[in-house]
Amino acid sequence: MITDERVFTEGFVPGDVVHRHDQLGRLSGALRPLTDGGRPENALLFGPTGAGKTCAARYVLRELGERVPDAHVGYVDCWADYTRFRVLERACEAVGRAADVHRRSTPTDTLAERLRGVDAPVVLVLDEADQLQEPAALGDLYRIPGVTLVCIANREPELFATLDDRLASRLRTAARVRFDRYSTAELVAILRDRAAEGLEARAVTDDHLRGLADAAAGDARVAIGALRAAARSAVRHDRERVTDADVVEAVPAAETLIHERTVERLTDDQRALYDLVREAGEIAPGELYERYEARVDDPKSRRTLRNYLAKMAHYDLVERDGETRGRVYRIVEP
DNA sequence: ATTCCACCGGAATAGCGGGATA
DNA sequence: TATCCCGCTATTCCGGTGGAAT
Repeated sequence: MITDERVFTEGFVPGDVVHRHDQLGRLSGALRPLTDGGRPENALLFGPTGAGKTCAARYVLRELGERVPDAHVGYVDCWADYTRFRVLERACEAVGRAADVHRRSTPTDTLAERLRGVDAPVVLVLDEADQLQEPAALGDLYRIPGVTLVCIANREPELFATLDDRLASRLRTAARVRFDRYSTAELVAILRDRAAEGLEARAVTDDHLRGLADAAAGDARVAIGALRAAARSAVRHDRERVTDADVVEAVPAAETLIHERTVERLTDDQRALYDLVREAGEIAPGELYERYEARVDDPKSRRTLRNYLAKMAHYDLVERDGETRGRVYRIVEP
């Protein structure tokens, strides 16, 4: 049934990106001067999750790598690597100058110096750029000659809000590329390609793909995850074809899987906090802090709990309603 | 209307862990 | 081996905010 798992993973970049021709053209147009030694434009990619931003960026990066072999290309997920040090470390990896970098002994400033010494052009994709805890990292990279940035974020104002005025005004001249949610028909086309590459022939019908695409509400990540979930469900039941029942279950199954993976990544203290919110369903901050302090030995400070809760809210594990005194924390059901 | 105060979140600071250096 | 150094996490401090109490 499933012939190639990789086709359904997050980082997979298909050989042919469908329904994103405008965006691909704009992005590769901004970078085109690299092919003849010219000066490329920085680029900003905006759009909701699952709209193909990361996929488009990776596709163009790969293409560029083939067309301009001496250029260095790199990809940074700023959600995972959110400090100046980590971002610059990734950039050094992209240019092959990170072999001896060590967390505890290489000062951040020397990483920037290393990049400065690179002659060949460097293109860096900074995914989830608005999630950087130290947005100064963007400025560090921007100031290095020969480095071109492709910043990805959900919404433009949120990205610019994190930047200092000088950098913000400079980046306003960058090429902007907007991504909208996919239509159901577009998602079906995407799923058809993935099914052709990753599943046995006739494992899934067009009607099934349409059902998955419809339930995914324009989000390609959900749609592709659901296709995999449907295929796995069929495998589990020892069938060679996906059935209607597999499809109905698939979207919630994919969402539950993402949710569980996220919960697993929490530390013990974060998990205790999360469990308390889930047990209560909805809870006021003061009450939550007290219960937490009663439950664990050696509790973290309240300020730290607020950081945890902010993190969990971002992961969509909890929801926050209201400001200051009126605030409540609520569990998010997958 | 005014005061109160629970709570938020930014900024500065401290402590930890562990590679580098001598 | 002892000391230095540096990124990272947690803590401390605190000004700001808006709902509740007076």
